[in-house]
Amino acid sequence: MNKKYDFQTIEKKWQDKWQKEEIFKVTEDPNQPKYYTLEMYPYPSGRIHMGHVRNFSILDVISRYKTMNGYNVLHPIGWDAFGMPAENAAIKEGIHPKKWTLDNISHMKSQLKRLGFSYDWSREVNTCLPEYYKWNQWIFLKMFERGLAFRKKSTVNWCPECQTVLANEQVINEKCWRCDTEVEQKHMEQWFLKITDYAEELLSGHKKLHKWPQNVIAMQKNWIGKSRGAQLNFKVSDSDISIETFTTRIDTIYGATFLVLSPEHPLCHKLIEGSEDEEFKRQWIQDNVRQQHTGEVISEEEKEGIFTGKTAVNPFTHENIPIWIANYVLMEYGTGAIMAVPAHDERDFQFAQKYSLPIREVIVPEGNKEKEESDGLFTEYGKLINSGPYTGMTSEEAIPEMIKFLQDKKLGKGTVLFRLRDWGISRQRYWGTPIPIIYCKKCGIVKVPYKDLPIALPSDVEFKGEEGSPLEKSKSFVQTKCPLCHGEARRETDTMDTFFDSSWYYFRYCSPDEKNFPFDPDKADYWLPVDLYVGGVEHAILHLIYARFFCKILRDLGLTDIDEPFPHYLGQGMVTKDGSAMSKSKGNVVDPDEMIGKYGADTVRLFILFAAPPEKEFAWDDQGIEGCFRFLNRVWIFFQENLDLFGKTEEADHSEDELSGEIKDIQIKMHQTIKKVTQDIGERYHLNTAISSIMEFFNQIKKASSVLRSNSPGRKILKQCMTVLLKLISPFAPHVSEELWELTGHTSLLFHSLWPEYEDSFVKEETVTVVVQVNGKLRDKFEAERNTPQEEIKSRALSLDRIQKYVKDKGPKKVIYIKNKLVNIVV
RNA sequence: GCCGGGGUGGCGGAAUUGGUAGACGCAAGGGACUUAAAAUCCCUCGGAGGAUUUCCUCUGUGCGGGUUCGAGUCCCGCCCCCGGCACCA
Repeated sequence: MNKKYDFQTIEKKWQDKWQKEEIFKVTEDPNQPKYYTLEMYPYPSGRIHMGHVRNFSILDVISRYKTMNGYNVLHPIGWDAFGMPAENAAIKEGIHPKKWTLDNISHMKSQLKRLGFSYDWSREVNTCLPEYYKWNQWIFLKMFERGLAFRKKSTVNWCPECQTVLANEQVINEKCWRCDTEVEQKHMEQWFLKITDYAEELLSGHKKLHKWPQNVIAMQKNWIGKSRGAQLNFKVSDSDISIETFTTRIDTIYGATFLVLSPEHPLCHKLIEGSEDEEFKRQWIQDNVRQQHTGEVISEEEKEGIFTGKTAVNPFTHENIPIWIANYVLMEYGTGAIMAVPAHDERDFQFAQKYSLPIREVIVPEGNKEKEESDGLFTEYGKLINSGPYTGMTSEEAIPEMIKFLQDKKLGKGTVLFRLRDWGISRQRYWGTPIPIIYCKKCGIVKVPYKDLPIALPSDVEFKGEEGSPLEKSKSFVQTKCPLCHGEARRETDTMDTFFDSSWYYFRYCSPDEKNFPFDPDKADYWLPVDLYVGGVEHAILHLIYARFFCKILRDLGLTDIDEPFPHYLGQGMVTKDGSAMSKSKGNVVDPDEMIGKYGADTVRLFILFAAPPEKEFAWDDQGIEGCFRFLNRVWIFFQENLDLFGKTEEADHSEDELSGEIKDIQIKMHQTIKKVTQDIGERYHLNTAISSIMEFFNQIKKASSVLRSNSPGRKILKQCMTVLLKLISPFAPHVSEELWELTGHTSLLFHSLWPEYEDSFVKEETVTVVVQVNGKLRDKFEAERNTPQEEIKSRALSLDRIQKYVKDKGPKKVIYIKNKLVNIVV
């Protein structure tokens, strides 16, 4: 009776052994090539979910594969441990956020261990511990010194549910990214990071990221939103005020027939002063300021405005043009004021029609391109007309000329505008890194001295969910002495956005115990950049831009040489079930623990990698996992049935010509499979096809086994195939393969064995199937020896009965031969 | 509206450089073993039609054109789906 596949015992046994022998622990070794695999570290919510399992399984396969290929592989794990849920738990259940977080981590850790991931646990990073967040504070101070962290009063996004400020990036459809509550606008003084200083580099850096998915690059570009254009000033007639505008279409300046200001523009009130209906206008402005903050797009009918009563001078035409205030102009973008060119901008056109403002055409389509017939609106580049000295130029020609004119006359300049805003990091929460700043009545904003770091979170805080920062209520925290004048002073009570923590954690993994710096630059120099970063695309903008930004800052601080932390990022697809993302409310959550209990970690890992390529959505299928379980069972049973082969030694070699067909076939298949799996894992990251080719290989081994067992060379090759099979499966199903490795008489670990190599001479079959087509349609095929001369193949193809049928009357017009593959006969 | 990605059996998905479309797996159907069930093993499996013993023909990768000896793959024009951004001047 064969031994049953007892995955429970097997998996426990190997996990214990791996842990005891610390086989995943790595140290810097300049003589060995390094490989750094990184997963987006999880938030300790309490339990891991299938998304984690997928993310971590992908990288575990790559890590194990790279190790077997001789790389020194850094595969760390840690915890994104600060954040709202811990604080909510504290408010609701009275558990301290720290306890809640640490308990969750310890549970999740045990779950990860059950999955057999090859983590170097000695490098575990936990952002909610002072040993970590001390360095957040350190980095913050360095940024403060360089003017990269600064205070600014501004209108901020406020989530009434979370009782905190949100970054622009954390507002999705005017709602809080976490709790979906409608976001409000508040005027507050906040800490910002000057990410806009790096806008240009964040954009140009994309050129180095050719191994990133295109959609992520596109999203980031979109988010950074660079526009090239011109800034020009319009002098208000009979006054010394001038209005600054931004345009990307300076070539349309001769068609600028009015100016429009945003209702929030600071000059609005000055411009309407003393005009007719001033009180009405004032009210209108106020109403529309409010309306703009609802964030809704204003439709054509809703486009509204008022005439200020003032005019300004178009610097090119010297005409006086009216100045309007309208609700379709945003204060947040550009200068909050625009030159309106109704003939060549859809919104200006709509507005001009509504208020009967002049529309002057200054651009016509170039060449024979027809103008859009609809309504006389043409928004593309073309040829200039009615444009004084510029008439006749193309838009492309006119733009630089006009900018030159502006600069010469000091009326404006060529400029670049970004959509990207500075990153507001202040959060009125407890469970985050305290911002290391002290406010002194005498000295103003003072940084905490480095020697006083970390500024630790106080423990005497009650969690009631009231408005305001919880830290404000901790006297022991707030009250302090000014480091400069030693007078009474007050600490900053806001904490940092947790995205601060996650912007550099991958540096900390390189030297998690470093005491003098955020990380040891030499160790970081060895490990970084990250060779493969895997995580959900939902972080395409937030985390991945912030992390790139931080890397550049750390570089400018002299701590690293690299410009880009993640040259290769793979955005892993969502895990869904029954057509939607797993969620408690949908009731379609599959619990990893339950699956591990039922099928074992090896099966779970194999399945989650098998049914779809990593970047695509993965639809969980309860029956699909059965298929993978059956496969591992078949492998297990097959090894049990053939273990006898590994006990005895086979007699001396037999000569090549004794190899029977099956032996030759299986040998070819073996080399082909090694090649395919190697490429799929190492080059294409298509783990699903790697698994299917392993399955194919095994199916063929199984089919041929009884024949192979009947003779000595057959037994030899069968043994070899089984050994190779174990190595190929091992990154996916490490426990069962390690067990079978031991059962087949190996004393060292499979994990430490070398990845199998293939020989090209064996990858190619000696006989090939030549496909015969007539007019491109498959009609017949035949076997031929590889590299048979072209003429012979062609005549064989033509002589086939089935081909004759098509060729006979007409005779072939042309015969095309693709070597070792195909003959196409054209009749 | 703009940007990016995609559309292949009942399902998840293969097809890597333009060269046998549907690998691998799931589901389904049939059979073997069994008192029975489970498990396991074998066979069939895009559609239509015809021979029916192994077979033959047509058709088929969102739609319509094109390039080519040959197109899921390349080009042009559409349709639809997903994701992102959106009064961005």
